[in-house]
Amino acid sequence: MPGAPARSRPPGGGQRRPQQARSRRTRRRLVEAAANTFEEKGYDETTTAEIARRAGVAVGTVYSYFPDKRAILLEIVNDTVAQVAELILERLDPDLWSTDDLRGSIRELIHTIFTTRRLRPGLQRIVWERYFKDAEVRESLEAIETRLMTAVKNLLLHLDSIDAGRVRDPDAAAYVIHTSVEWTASRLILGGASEARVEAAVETTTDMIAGLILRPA
Amino acid sequence: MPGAPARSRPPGGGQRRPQQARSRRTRRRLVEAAANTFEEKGYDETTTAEIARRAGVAVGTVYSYFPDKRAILLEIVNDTVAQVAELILERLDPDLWSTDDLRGSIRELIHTIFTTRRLRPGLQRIVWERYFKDAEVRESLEAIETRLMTAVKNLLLHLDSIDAGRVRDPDAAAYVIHTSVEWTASRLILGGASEARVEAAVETTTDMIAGLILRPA
Amino acid sequence: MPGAPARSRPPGGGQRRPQQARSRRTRRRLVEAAANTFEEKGYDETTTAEIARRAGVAVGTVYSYFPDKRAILLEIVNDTVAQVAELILERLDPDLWSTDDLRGSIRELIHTIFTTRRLRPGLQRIVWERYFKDAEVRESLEAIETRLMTAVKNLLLHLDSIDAGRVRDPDAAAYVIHTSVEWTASRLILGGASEARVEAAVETTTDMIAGLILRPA
Amino acid sequence: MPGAPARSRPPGGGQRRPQQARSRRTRRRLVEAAANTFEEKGYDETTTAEIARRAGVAVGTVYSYFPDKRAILLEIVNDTVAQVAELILERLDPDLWSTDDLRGSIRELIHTIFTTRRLRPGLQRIVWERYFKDAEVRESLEAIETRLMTAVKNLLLHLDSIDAGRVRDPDAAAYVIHTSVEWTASRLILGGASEARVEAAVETTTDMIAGLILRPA
DNA sequence: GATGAATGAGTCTTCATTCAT
DNA sequence: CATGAATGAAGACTCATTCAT
Repeated sequence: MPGAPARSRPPGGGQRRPQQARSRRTRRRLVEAAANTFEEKGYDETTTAEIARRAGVAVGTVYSYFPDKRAILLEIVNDTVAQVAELILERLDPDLWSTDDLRGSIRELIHTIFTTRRLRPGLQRIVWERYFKDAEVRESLEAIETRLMTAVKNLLLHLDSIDAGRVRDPDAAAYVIHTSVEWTASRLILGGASEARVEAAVETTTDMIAGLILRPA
Repeated sequence: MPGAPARSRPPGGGQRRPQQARSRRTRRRLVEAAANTFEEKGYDETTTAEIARRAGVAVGTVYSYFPDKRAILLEIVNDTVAQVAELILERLDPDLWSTDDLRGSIRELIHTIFTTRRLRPGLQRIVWERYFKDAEVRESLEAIETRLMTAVKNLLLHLDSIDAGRVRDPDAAAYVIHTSVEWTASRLILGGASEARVEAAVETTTDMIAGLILRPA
Repeated sequence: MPGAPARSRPPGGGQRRPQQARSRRTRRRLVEAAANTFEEKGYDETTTAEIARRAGVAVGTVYSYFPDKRAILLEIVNDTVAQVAELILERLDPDLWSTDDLRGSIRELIHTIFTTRRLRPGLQRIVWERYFKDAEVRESLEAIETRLMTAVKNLLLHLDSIDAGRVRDPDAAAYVIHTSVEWTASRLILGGASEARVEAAVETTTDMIAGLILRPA
Repeated sequence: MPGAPARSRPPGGGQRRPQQARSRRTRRRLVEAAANTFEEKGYDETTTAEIARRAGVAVGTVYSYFPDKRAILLEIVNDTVAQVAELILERLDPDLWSTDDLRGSIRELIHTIFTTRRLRPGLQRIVWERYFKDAEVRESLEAIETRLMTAVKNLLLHLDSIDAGRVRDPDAAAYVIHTSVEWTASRLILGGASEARVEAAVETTTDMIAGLILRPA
C-alpha cells in the first residue's frame, strides 16, 4: 500500500503481487474490511474469517494477499499512523510559524495533535496495546515518531535561530515534547474525555511547551 | 506440611477470604507465581496451568482463590501500581519541598518517577497493553492516578499559596503533568533507553514542568 | 507405554504423567483408538478428532497425553514393531536350532516372519510409508532392526562354530538376509498374495538363505 | 514468451495430447519441473503452485495438461521406473551371460541394480512411500516389475537349459530374487550407506543369489 | 479444600482445484 | 489456450474453565 502520498508514480508502478485490476480491488477491500473490524472489535477479537466475510471473499483469499493476520495489521498501522503523522508534520513546518504569536502557533499545533486522535481511535488503541508486544509494530511506530521528533527538533533550532526560542538540549526536548503531547492526547481522547477537559488540557499543555521552548518576553 | 488436617472446621467456615494460615500462604504463592510469570512472559502468554505449577498447586486450586485468570492480574496490577504510586506520593508531600531549591525538588521527583519504572517492567507493560482493553484494569489504574493527580494538585496549590508557583488551572495542570511524566518515563525505561538518554530526559522534563508551575524569579 | 515386556517393574513405577487410574485408562484408550484408526484408514487420513471420538474423549484430551499426532504414531509404531520383532527374536535363539534339520529351522523362521506380517498390516504399511519421511520412525524401526540383525549374526556365528555354517561376512550376511526376508514378506503379505504364492515364496526364500549360510553336505 | 497471441485458432483444436510444438514443450517443462520438485521436497510437500512456477506457467495451465497432481506423479513414476528398469533389463539378456563366469555375471547384475538406485533417489522414495497408498502407483510399479521378473525367470530357464542352473520354482525364484535385491539396494542406497557397506552387500547378495540359482560345480 | 483429568469451542492456516477474463 | 484470483473444506492444536473424586 502506498503509505505516503506517492503523488507521481512511475507508469508501470505496481508494488507487490497485484497485477490485475480485480486483484488490486480485492486487496483494498481486504485492508478496508480488516481496518474496520480491528477498529470496531480490536485485534485479538477479529478473526481472519470475519475479515474475509466483510471483504466478501473466502478465507483463503486473505492468505494469498497476506502471510498472516499480523501482516494485515502491520500494513494498516503503517498507513494509519503515517496519515496521522502527516497532518502533524505539516503543522511543524517552521515557515508556517508566525513570529508574532508563537504561543498561538504552539496552541494550534497541540490542538491539531489532540484532534488527530479522533481518527480511527480503535486502531490507535491497538497500536498502544501492541507497542510492547510486537516488535514490528514498535518499529513501525518508531520510524514515524523519529520523523516527527526530527521535525520538532528542527523547529526548535529554527526558533532558536530567530532568537525566539531557548533550547538547552534539542534532542531531549523533542523527545519529551513529542512523548508528552502524544500520550496526553491519546489518553484523553481515546479515554473519551469531555470537550471541556480536552480544551483545558490543550491550554495547559500549550503553557507547558511554551514554558519550555520559548524565550520569555 | 504443618498443621493438623483441618478435620474439625468452624461451622460457618467462610470460603472466600483467607482465614486459615495455609490458605493465606497458598493465595500468596499463587499471586507471586502469577506475577512472576506475567512479568516474564506477558499476560496472554501465561497459562493458568503454569501459574498453578509454579505455585505448586493444582489448576483447580487457582479457581478456588480467584474467579478467573483476569482476577489474578487485577489484584497484581492493583498491588504493583499502588506500590509504585506510593513511592511517588511520598515525594509529593509539600512539607518535603524546600523553598530554596524548587527546581531541585521537581528534578528529584521526576527522577523518582523515572526510577520506579524499573520495578516490574513486565507488569507495567501489561498495564499499558490492557488499559484500553480491560475496563477493570483501567479503573484500577485510574483510581490510583486520581490519588496521584490530587497530590500533584495539592502541591501546586501549596506552591501557589507560598507565592512560589503560578497555576492557572490546577486540575488540568495536574493531569497534564502526571500524564506527560508518566508516559515519558514509561516509554523510555520500558523501551530500554540508555542511562544518558534517561538523564537528559529527566533534565528536560524538569525544565518543562518547572516552566509550567514555577513563578519565574 | 511399556514397550518391552517390563515384566518386573519397581512397585511405584509409573512412567509418565498417568498417576491416577482414570488417566492410565484414558491413555490406553487413546492409543488403542489411534492404532485402530491408523490401521484402518492410514496415518494422514486419520484426524485427531476421530481418534478422540473413538476413544470417547474430547480433542483436548488427546493433547494432554501426547504433544501431537505424530507422537501417538511413534508410540504405536514402537510397540507394534517391537512386538512383531519379539516373535522373530525368539525364533533366532541358537539353542532352538536342531543340528539335524537346519533347513527345517530356517524354513520355520522364514515362515514365522511371513506370518507376523499379518499382524496389524495397516500399521506396517504406515511404517513403510513414513520410513523415509519421518526420521523418528526410521530411528525407531532401525533400533529394532539392529537387534534383529545382531541376533541373526549371532546365529550365523553359532552355526559356523558348530561347523554347520559358512559365512564370509557375517555383518553383511545378517543385513542382506534380514532385509531380503523382511521385504519379501512385507510385499507379499501386505500386497495380499494368495496362500499358494506365499508358501512358494517361503520355500524359495528358505532355499536362498540356506544356500548362503549352510555348508553344503 | 514466444508466438503471436493465439488469436486465430484452428476450429477443432484438440485439447488433450500435445499436437503443437509449444504445447509439447510446455508439457515437458511441467513434467520436469514436477520431477525436480518432487525429487527435492517429496510429493506431499510439493504444491501445484510451485510446479507451475518452476515450469514458468500459471497454475491453471497445469490442469489443462493433467487432471490433477497425482497424474503428474504417475507419469513421472512410470518414466523413472521404466528407465531404471531398462538398465536392468539389458543386463538380464541371457546372451550376455558368459558360461565361464556365471558368478561374475550375477555380481555385475547386482552391482548394476545397486547403482541404479542412485538415480533420482527422491523419486524412488516417493514410490515406496506411495506404493501401498496409491493403487495406481502400485500398478504402475508392478507392471514394470512383472517385466523384470519375467526376464529373471527367462534367464533362470536359460541357465537351466544349458545345465548351469538349478531352479525348482522359477516363478517364485524370480519373485524372491527380484524383491530381495531391489529392497536391499533401495534401503542401502536411499539410506545413504557407505561405499564399503554397499560393496559388502553386493558381494553377499551375489553369494546368496548364486547359491540359489547356480548348480554347484 | 485440593486435585488434575477432561472439556470443546474457537483459531489460524494450507492447498488442490476451478473458472471468469 | 493461458492466466491467476478465488475458493472453502479440512485439520491440527490451545487453553480457560469445570467438576467428579
